[in-house]
Amino acid sequence: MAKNITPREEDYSQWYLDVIKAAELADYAPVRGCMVIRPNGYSLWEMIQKHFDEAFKDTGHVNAYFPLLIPNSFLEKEADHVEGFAPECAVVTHAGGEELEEPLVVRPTSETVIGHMYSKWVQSWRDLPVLINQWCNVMRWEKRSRLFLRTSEFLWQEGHTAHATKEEAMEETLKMLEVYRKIMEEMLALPVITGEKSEGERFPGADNTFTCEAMMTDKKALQAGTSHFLGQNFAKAFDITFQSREGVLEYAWTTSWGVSTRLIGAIIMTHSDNDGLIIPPYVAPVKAVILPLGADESKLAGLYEPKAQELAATLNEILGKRSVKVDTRYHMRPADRFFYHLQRGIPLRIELGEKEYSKESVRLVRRDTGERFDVSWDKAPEVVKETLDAIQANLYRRAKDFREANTHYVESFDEFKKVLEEKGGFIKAYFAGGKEEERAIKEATTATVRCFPLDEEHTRGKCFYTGKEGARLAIFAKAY
RNA sequence: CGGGGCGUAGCGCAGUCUGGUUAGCGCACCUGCUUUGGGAGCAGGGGGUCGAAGGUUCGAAUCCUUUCGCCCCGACCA
Repeated sequence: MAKNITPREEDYSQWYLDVIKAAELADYAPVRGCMVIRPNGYSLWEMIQKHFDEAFKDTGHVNAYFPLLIPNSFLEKEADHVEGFAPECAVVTHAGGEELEEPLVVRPTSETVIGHMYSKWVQSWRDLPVLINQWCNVMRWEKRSRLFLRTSEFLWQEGHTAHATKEEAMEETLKMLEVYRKIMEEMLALPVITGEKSEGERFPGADNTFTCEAMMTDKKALQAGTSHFLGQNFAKAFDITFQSREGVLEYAWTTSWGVSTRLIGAIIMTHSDNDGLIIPPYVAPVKAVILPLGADESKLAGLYEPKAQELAATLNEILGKRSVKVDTRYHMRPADRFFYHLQRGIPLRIELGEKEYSKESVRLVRRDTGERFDVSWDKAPEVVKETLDAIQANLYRRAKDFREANTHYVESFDEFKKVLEEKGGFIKAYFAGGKEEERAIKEATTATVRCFPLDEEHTRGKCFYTGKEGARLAIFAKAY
């Protein structure tokens, strides 16, 4: 048992922080609410980025970069947007030793600057669609921060697209939601429920927001990514107009969608255990580490290590450059080296000592299950790959089973409160309420509507709260 | 912004109430020896002026005033 990690059952949020610390993912910065993403955390982010970036490009998007600073007046052009974001904006009032004529806002999101630029770039229906993404940092001065889940500054990706028709924009919104789902599930091993946000949970300025909701191992919900259908709100605010085929001047239809470093928090709270971090193999910067073991230095240097290097080279060809490392820190005792990699979440440990060498084998130890078994040198590359696939599949399956075991259906508010208190987790219920009812439920229970799942889009029933017929199926939960 | 906790060595803390020798302890770190397949043992060693400013006093980590910051819990949010 790890001696530097608070057990999850004892104090979940302390456990979370301990895991981050032990794995050296991040550290507190000198500025309140800000974090330093350390190499272990950043390389994980790079892996996540890589998968999403590929998918964005595969769906026809291109990357660009817009500035960090936004004129204050831009924020004010869209009423809901300013209302939603103004309270959490950091504002630059001085520069170059002088007070600025107009304060500059550090972007909390870039719809406004991008809208401004799109209005210059879009003239004709031939200029559409515009499909741009940017990887950047944003700043939201939240009252309360939590490493990776909510920091004043965070890294993310924001896609911003403009289209000629409403249908096409809606199609884009849902397409990107699906891209998110696919990568979260297949690469990050995060089972998510995709759905539509309720009125009260929408992005400020959007007509409609769609989300990927995941369940953490404390049974709370985490919004892992969102895709917004912005209608013509920003097009009207920023005058993004184009002349149609028919020669009529029309407003464009826009979308925006984002995932952030919060996904690292999701990975931690979905897969890790009391020994520390567990990284799904497909996003693990280091997928396996080979440890030459033994007290005999001449054998280490002369036999085990060369064999380990040779195996690493073969594996790197199959799994991708730098995905397998050889740990040659012989000044550390084996147990210390085991724990080192255990806490950093390396999916697979490969041991090569005297016992293995004499049998021309290596020992594999899975991070997810602790299971260990030997495999011969000639079979090792194949088996390592298979095992990594198996770990990936197991992490996903485990998380999904957990979510399903902790999802309950209710038909009345009394039942809702009872289930929430006694069991927690996700609650499925037909719901026909609006903003007012959402708020009342939240005040009474702290649970919120996470989404109306898309795969239940056509089911209808009697609202558990208002009793109205024809209500949509919703998922409620306490959320991060 | 409300509630709670806390700033003393890299980290975690004791010492503060009841001012008084060179400010301690554990982990980490450095050196050596012995160990080495799930967090080693012994020996030696380096490192802090006690968040900051002001005050009281012969004397302040300790008392007083002011101030800055951080963490946790809540309301707000990716």
